[in-house]
Amino acid sequence: MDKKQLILDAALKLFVEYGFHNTPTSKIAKEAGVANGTLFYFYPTKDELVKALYIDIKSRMTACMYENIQTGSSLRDIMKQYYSSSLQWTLAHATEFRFVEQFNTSAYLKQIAAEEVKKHMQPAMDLISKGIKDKVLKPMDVDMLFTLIGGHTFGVNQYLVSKQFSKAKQTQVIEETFEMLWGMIKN
Amino acid sequence: MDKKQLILDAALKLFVEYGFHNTPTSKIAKEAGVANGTLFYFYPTKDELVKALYIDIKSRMTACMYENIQTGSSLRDIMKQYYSSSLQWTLAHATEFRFVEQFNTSAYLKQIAAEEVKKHMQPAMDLISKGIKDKVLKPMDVDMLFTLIGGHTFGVNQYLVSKQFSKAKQTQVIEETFEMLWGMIKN
DNA sequence: ACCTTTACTGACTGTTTAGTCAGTCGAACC
DNA sequence: GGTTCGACTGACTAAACAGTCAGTAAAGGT
Repeated sequence: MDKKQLILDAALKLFVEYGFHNTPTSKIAKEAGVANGTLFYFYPTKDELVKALYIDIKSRMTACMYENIQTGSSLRDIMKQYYSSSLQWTLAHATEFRFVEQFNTSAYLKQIAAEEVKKHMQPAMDLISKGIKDKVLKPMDVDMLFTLIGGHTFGVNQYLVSKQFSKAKQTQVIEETFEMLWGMIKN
Repeated sequence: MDKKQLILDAALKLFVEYGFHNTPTSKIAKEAGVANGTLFYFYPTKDELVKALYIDIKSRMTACMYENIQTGSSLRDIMKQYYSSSLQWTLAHATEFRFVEQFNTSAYLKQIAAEEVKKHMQPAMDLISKGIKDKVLKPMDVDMLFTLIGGHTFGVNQYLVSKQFSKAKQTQVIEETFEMLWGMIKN
């Protein structure tokens, strides 16, 4: 067993359940089944652990999403694939999602280079830029379209997480809401 | 000076800057210009303080929003007023908004009765229900429409906060995005 | 004049917690 | 068979922190 990963897993579980504070490093170590010192052997401070967990989750999410994208389709279809797979990912990784959510609103975010955050959004930004330039999407500020799409996705995600739908119903909701979104942003 | 309020003000400022943890009660008291014990005289625990702050902000927000709503208009106009005044409020109270955001994703929320949270959403929910029943809005699950609208508003808000627009430009963005939202949800 | 209550103080304490460190253990290289 | 090295341990400590408490001071009642 990779103890480094076991610590991340335990931290994720406990952070989501109790929050960053209220989760002593000692409990994380115990949950992971390693000694207290081992945690600090791999992650010099608690903050470093939190940041490492964030980066780990983000990159696993990105990797997983890109697997499912087949380029060469129309912009509409590529966007739909992005939309769908990001929602599918959060549904399959609810705990991870809740951690990222908590992380984003905390003061930790400032400590991560803005670069690290941007890296994950860049492809989506490029896609939107292209859509506007090709007049497939409404002519507006790229950032604004991006946040509009982001907000929509965020809302639908919260909805799906709060309800306990079957796989089929989930897919249906995703289809339906994408049509609504597309109707709003297409030129 | 009302020391009870001074403590809330100080707590708000420090919580947003450093987060709940990393903000010792001693610093809050110092910032508020009161003795350490005074804080615990008014708020028996730190958790109680956090909850009191949340309720204080929420009710001030609700009060402020309802002032600006004139009933009797069409459903579309009422929704636009809600939309506009909630965005205006968060723009004018960025710190408060960031606190609420942080609070919502933390474990504290669970401690507040779900009732307290619902109380503030109820009027908006009712409005949407009515809109669906009257066939002014698309026939879909109320909760889903609600989260769609919420997500949209959340996104636009983030956009407005991140940019430093003039009052006029802000109003223009609000108008524009409402039209997009309305186009998406109207029947 | 005396009592009661309420707002407020700040020094103090018990506990919790992040982080340390001296040392164990097995593997791998010489 | 000895030496080095990286992974790992867990008892320990210094600091920080939430919450206490004995007491003050002023207002208001009787």
